Amino acid sequence: MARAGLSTERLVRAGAELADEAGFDQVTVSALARRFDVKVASLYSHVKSSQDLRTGIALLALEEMADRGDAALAGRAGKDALAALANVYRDYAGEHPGRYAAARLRLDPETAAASAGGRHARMTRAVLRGYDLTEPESTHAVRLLGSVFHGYVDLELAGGFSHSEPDSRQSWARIIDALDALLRNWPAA
Amino acid sequence: MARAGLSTERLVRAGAELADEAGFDQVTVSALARRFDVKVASLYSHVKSSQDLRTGIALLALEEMADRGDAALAGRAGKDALAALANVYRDYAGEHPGRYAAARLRLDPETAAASAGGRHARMTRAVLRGYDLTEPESTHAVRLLGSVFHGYVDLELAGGFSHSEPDSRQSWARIIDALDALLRNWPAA
DNA sequence: GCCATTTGCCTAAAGGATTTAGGTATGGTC
DNA sequence: GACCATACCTAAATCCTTTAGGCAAATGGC
Repeated sequence: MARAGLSTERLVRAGAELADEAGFDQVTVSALARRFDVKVASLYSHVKSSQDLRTGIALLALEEMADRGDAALAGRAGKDALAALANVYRDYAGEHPGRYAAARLRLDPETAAASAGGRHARMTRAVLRGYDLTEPESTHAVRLLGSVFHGYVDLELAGGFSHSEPDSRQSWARIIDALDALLRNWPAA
Repeated sequence: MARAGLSTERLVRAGAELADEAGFDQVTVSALARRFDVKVASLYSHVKSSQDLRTGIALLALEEMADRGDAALAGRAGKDALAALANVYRDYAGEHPGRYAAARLRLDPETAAASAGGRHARMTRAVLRGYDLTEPESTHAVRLLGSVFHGYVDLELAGGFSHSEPDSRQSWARIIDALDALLRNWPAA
């Protein structure tokens, strides 16, 4: 019988595709086995557990978003950089909703430390370099930006802004305007 | 044999407690049956499905948060109201992490329409009455506030801000300051 | 208080997911 | 061509979901 050529890498990648197509909660070892036309137990040589598979997808998504972020920030500064980074998250979530949902998975501390999470924090800090903030206000601003990006994308993905005026794209643009204005006029502590 | 006195109401409530104690993804019809010391199938007279149970918990959480929001906003305006509403969400999530996670569940459109979701939008609009915004900017601001509240609480719950300086409470306070400043100086379109 | 009806909880059973243990066959290497 | 590692298999235990059908307890009319 011919072999399917499985590997952790391929399983995680296929899991990510499945997540985007059917939703992250449909990502299951069984479904993946069906997709490869292979018996379920066979996957357990490549993946420790169902949770391990999902974690792999989360790490992949974080990695991919960080790559996009680096590319988007190259050569940009100020509001231009802010908008570019913001759009990385929104676009990625739009194109890969399952992966994006995976990235929101709660990782245990050591996995999180080994993830691309740090790159994301660094990217946001890079954006803030175009504004005039000093510690600890800069960290507060990092957290604000992270909250807005994540919160907006999440609400939009959940359908919160659909089918109601004004268009979500307009709100997004105006929110970026607003954040830019806020960062340029950050209130005194 | 004595009856356990189950009802949809009690099941949802117990499910909410279970969610807070063990995590929303641990909320299962089986676990709930164990908690009531009753056979699993018995619950299906009160609850249509596992998903139905989870939806019930989500609706309960939305309801409870809206109640707290109404109470918090009574007699407040401006930044005072802004901070009060913001804290409703953060405090609720801190006290009831499982319920809060449930509230993030994606509801189908008609369930969402019948939920307390509308009350939440109205509360945020009420806060904005203390600032000088007109449509469509007001809607953009509603979406911004929703994003920040949800995004921050979610990241904090996921452990994003723990064990790192400055304290999350300080960031939260400064973010509210910043939002207040932003709403008072909303950039021109 | 008695009977009928409703309803609450039961047993039984089927289906699907997870996970482990141990077996067979395949592909590369000497 | 034999050997070895390993890719994939069968088998089996455990758990969760869900439906079907049954018995017993509560409820209400008389």
